[in-house]
Amino acid sequence: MTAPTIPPATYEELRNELAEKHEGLSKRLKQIAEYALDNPNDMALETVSGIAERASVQPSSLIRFAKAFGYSGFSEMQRVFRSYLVESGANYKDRIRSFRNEQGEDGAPRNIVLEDFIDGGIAALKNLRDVVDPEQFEAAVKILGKADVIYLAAQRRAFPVASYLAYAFAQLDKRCVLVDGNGGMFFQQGHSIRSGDALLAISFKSYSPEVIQLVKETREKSIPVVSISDGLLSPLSQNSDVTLEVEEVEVHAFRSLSATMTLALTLVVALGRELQK
Amino acid sequence: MTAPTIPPATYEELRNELAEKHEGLSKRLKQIAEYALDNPNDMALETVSGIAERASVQPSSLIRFAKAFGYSGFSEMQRVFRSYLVESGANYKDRIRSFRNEQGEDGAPRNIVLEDFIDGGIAALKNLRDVVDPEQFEAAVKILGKADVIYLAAQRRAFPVASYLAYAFAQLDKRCVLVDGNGGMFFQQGHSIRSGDALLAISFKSYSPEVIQLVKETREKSIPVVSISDGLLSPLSQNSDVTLEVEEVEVHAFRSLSATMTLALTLVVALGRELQK
DNA sequence: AGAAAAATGGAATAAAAATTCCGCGAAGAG
DNA sequence: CTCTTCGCGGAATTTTTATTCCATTTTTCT
Repeated sequence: MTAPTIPPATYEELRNELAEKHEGLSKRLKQIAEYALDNPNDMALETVSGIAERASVQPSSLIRFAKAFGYSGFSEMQRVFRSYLVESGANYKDRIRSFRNEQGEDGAPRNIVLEDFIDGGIAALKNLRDVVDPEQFEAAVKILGKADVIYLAAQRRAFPVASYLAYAFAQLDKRCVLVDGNGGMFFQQGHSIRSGDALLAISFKSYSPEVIQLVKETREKSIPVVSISDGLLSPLSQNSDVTLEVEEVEVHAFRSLSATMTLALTLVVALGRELQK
Repeated sequence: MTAPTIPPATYEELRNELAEKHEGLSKRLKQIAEYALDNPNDMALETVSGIAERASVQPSSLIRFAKAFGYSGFSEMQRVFRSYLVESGANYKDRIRSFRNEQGEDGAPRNIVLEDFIDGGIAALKNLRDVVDPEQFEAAVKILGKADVIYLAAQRRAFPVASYLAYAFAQLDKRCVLVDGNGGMFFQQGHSIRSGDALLAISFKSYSPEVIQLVKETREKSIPVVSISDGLLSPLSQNSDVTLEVEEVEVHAFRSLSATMTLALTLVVALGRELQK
C-alpha cells in the first residue's frame, strides 16, 4: 500500500514528483496535489486543518496524501515546503553564518578552505543586495555630495574601509579627513568638523566607543551623519541620519570585509556621479 | 503591566519597534530581540521551544517577549514573522528590478550601480576559486607561521588590505609591522626587517614603486617574501617566494577589494590554525 | 544594607494540532 | 447482482506545542 518511495527531500524534487504522480492519484489526492502546486505558501505555513478547509478536503486526506509520497506524516512533508520558503526568500544570513559552528566534533578543527569563504562571501554579497535600501543609499549619496568636507571615522576592523574610502574620495577630488586616532588624537581630529561638513562613520560589533561618541556629538551639532554598520541594533544607526546595513561572513572571531568593500566602492562611484552634476 | 501598545502588524514595523525598544528591555528580552533581528527565519518557522533552545532562553521568556510588544501570545507575533517570509519571496523579483533598472537608452548613465558591483564581486570571488593554488597558499601560511615578525607592505588601493591584516594578526598575537609610509618613513620602517622575519607585500597595477623596491631589497637579504598581487606578470610575483593571485573585476572603471579581502581572511584563519600547533 | 519590585527559570496546565481509526459508500470484479 | 476492495469523511485519540503560574533570583530604590 504505502509506496516504497523515498520521499523527496527538496522542494524541486517534490514538485516534480507531484506533477509526475498526479495522473495516477485518486480524486481527493489529485485535488490536493493541485492545491499544493498552486499554493506552496499555504502548504508551508498553514496548519493541517487550515489547509484542509481551504482546499475543501478532510484533514485526514492530507495525511494520506503525505504518506502516499513516502513521508511519515504531514509534518514531514511540510518541512520540505518550508525549506523552499527559506531558500527562495531574501535571506542569505544562514549561509553567511554557516561557518560559525564548524568545529569538528572530534575536537579536531574542520579543515576550512578557501572554497568555504568564497561561498560565504558570495552569500554576503547577495545578502547585501537584499538589505540595502535604495532610498537610504540615495539619501546617503546626497548628504555626502553636499558636504564640504567628509569626515571618516572608523577603528579596528572597520578602519580599512575608511582608509579605502579616504583613498577613493581623494581620487574624486572630494575633500576628506580620516579620523583614525593616530597619535591618540581621535577626538581632536573629530571635533574639527563643522557645519557644512558630513560624518561618515563605520563600525561593527563590538562597536568602538570612540566612534559612537563622535557620532553622538556630531549629531548634536546638527551635522549630518551617515553610517555603515550591521543591523538596526547598532548604536550607530540609532544616531545617524542614514544607515547602510551590511552583514559579513564570520569565522571564529574573524569577519571578512568583502561585502563592506563592495558597498564602499558603490558609494564612491555613486558619489562620483552625483558630483558630476 | 502589559504595554498599551498596538502590536506591529508588519515585519518592517516590528523590526523598527524591536530596535527602538531594545534599550529599555530587560536582559533576557534584549537577548531575544537580538536573536529575532538576526534570525527572522527561525522566528517565523521554529516552535517556541526550538527558538528558546537556540537563543538560550526559556520558552516562557518568549511568550513574555511577545506580550511586551503588545501581542496576545507568541503565536500572534510569529504570524508577523511569517508574513515577512511570504512577502519577501513574492517581492524578490521586483526588488531586483528596482535596482537593476534604468539603462537609459538615450545614453544617460544608469543611476543605480550597486547591482553591478555585487555581480562583479561575485564574479571576482568565483575567479579567486580558480586562480588560487592550494599549494602556494599552504606555502604562504608556512612562511608566515614561521616568521618572527611579519612585515606588511602596501600602498594606496592595497593599503586597506594590509591594515586589515595588521589588525587580524594582532588578534592572533602574531607580531607584525605595518609598513605604511606614515611620515615618509616607508624605507626606514621597511629596512628594519631582519633574518627570521617575513615580508607580506600587497600591490596591484599600477604597482607602487616603493613596495616593489622593498620586495627586491628584502629578497636580497634572503628573507622570505609572500605577495598578494594580480597575475604572474606582476613585478611582485617575480621577486617573491610565494605569490597569491587575485584579480578584481573592474566595473565602471573602478576595482573593488572584495575578493582580496576574502583571501586575506582565509589567510588569517589558516595562519591561526598553523600557530595553534 | 534591607525591603520592595521586577525578572527569570522551570514545572504544570491548557490549547492546538497531527494522526489514527473505523464505519460508510462508491467503484470495480466475477 | 453481489461481493470485494479501495477511498473517504469525520469523530476520537495521541502527540506536540503554547501558555500560565509560582517559587526563586536579581535588580532597584531607599
